[in-house]
Amino acid sequence: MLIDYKTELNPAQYQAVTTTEGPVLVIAGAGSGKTRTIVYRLAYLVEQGIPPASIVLLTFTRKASQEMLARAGDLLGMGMHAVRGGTFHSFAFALLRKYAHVLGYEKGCTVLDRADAEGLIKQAREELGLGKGDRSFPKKSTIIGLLSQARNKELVLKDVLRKDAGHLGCYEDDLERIGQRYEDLKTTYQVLDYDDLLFMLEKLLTSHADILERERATCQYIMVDEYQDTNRVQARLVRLLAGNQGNVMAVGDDAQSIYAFRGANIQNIFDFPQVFPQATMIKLEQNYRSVQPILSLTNAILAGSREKYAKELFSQRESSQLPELVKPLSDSTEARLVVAKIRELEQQFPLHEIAVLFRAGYHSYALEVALNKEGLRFKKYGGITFSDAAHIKDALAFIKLVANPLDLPSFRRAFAGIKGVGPKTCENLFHALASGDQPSLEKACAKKPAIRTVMELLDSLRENQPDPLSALEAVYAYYKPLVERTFPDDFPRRIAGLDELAQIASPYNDIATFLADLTLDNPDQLSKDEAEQDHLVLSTVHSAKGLEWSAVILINLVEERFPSKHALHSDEEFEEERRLLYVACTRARDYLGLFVPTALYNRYYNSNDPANPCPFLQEIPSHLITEFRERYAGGLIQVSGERHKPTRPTSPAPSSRSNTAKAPLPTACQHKIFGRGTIVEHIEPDKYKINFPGFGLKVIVRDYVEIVEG
DNA sequence: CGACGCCCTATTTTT
DNA sequence: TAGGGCGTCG
Repeated sequence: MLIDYKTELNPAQYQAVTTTEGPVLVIAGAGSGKTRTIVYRLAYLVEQGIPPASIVLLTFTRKASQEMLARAGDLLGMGMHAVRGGTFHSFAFALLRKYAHVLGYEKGCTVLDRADAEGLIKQAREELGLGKGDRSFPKKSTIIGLLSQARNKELVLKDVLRKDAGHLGCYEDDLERIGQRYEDLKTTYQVLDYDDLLFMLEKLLTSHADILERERATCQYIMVDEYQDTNRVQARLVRLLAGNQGNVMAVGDDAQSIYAFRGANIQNIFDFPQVFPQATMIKLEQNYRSVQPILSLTNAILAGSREKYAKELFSQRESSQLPELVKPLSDSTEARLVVAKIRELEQQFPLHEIAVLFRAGYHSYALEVALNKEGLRFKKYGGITFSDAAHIKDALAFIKLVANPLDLPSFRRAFAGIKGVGPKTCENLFHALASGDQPSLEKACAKKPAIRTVMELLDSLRENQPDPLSALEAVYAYYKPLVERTFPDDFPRRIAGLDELAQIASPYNDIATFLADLTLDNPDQLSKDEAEQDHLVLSTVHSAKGLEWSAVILINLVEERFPSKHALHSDEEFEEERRLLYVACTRARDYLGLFVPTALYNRYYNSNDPANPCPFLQEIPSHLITEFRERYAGGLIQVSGERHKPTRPTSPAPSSRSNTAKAPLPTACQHKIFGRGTIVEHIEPDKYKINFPGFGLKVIVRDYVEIVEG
């Protein structure tokens, strides 16, 4: 035996690794060595003689599975390429391509990314003549979001609107029709959106018993990471592939479920023991990442939630430094203070070990400006990404047309680069080509000779079926000069981006795989091994999932930003914001800084309006955090923490157990005026200190509130 | 038909 | 702040 599992893993991890037969549910707290467990389990399976080709590893991003496979390969001293790994979506698309002949996609089909799907929504709306001149008609990105949500949650559009977008209720019929048309367009152009991949696979497997049998035989050991963020189809697919007795391990943490907005169903992880009745349940509770003061704080955040699989996270990493709560005067001064804090942290940690996290992409704009002014290098994740950039999409459009000549969205991109050719011309051209209307084609080519050039380029690509790299080179010969013309101010950057794309393409042998990987797993996902480059990381909390840094700063922790204002009206969404904050804070190993601006700048009135601090922070006992406020004269003043109370022990109990899981407080309650709130403290004999979202902390007499049991 | 410019608005998170 | 609606000119 190569690896001494017993000494390298703790007992719970060891059990998870060695329980290979039958269903297993692993509840893995934040930082509890979940990745390590999966890596060792992969190695263990292979050591037991399981052929790698019969193992499936489904993860949230492809990077995650690649890293795990690489690490398992290192342990064993052999490659693990034969293991099927990736996202549900890429796994599904691979199977759909394998059985394309059964599905009637012999001519090829391609996957729509978000922008392409929006294009088809726009087309559907225009064709139906809906919302003309109506400025408050939902925009295409909103529409595609709603339609996708309905499919992912498996609800009818009406219910999605009522729950999440009540103000759009009057457009229900229009949206319904647009959705219908959108489905038709996808069929016509032989394209699939993200949601189709999952549902089509389910349909394929349920309607072809022979295919199901064959695939089950090759999926003998299934591991699913981030199970709390799977949606309903994904759970059904797991069950389908595993069979009732199957060897399936689901790994997840209900406290970290943050994708409900796209259909993730937290119920999946609760139902696992019922769906697989013989399931073994294992909890990983020792945290190896964070120092105890950070963990005490995150435990306090979670104390107010109703976690089903209660965990008691504890750490052996002691520290005398408490997390910091910094209150800048406003969000405009916040950026400056954050920069100063980063300068300070830089003395202690390398720049790439520092991250700034926020709720929404645009929350970092002010900070980005300040960082640029300061000359601090940073990389942002979760905003506009490499593969969203126009020039990258343009270049890929040509390649996509090789895989699927009917892909109209790509067709549009490819031809719209020609000067004087817009949406209408593209449309006509496409229809002329599709219906073999030679005279119209000739006329168009005579008018714009460049049309012929592009058609010939595409034809030669389809004739020769080159590998992705050669195909891109042929495209670049035409497209690069065009980039210089259309982006005069920043074409060198874009050309460099195209070269990077060629780099990505070079290892691939066939176009279909290259395209699938690119649209289903974006290449600029954050990964741990990017640490080499010395830059600060800015990221949305969602994009930071699964990652960790020595120092983490959270900004804009005020109500309506974090939690998002969309989440304030519903209990479920509000609780998801809590988990999101929990995920954010648990990314930190040694330093955690929470920035709460006291006021928000209002451009419209050119004034600063007072803001409510993030309600979850109000619930945190003050001895767990050191608080600073910004002085008018600049700089910070410490207003709480050990300096003022030197007698208080600096870290919670010396015992390694967390000390937050004892009291039944806080509990949710309901107040006639303030609505739903969380009880923070019982003030003897008959009062409660209660935190009401939107109103802040209040002391209320017991008789005036109604206790709501979780 | 397409390019360009002006103005208004509504602003989450992503495979 | 950017995307989209709308008007104007080529």
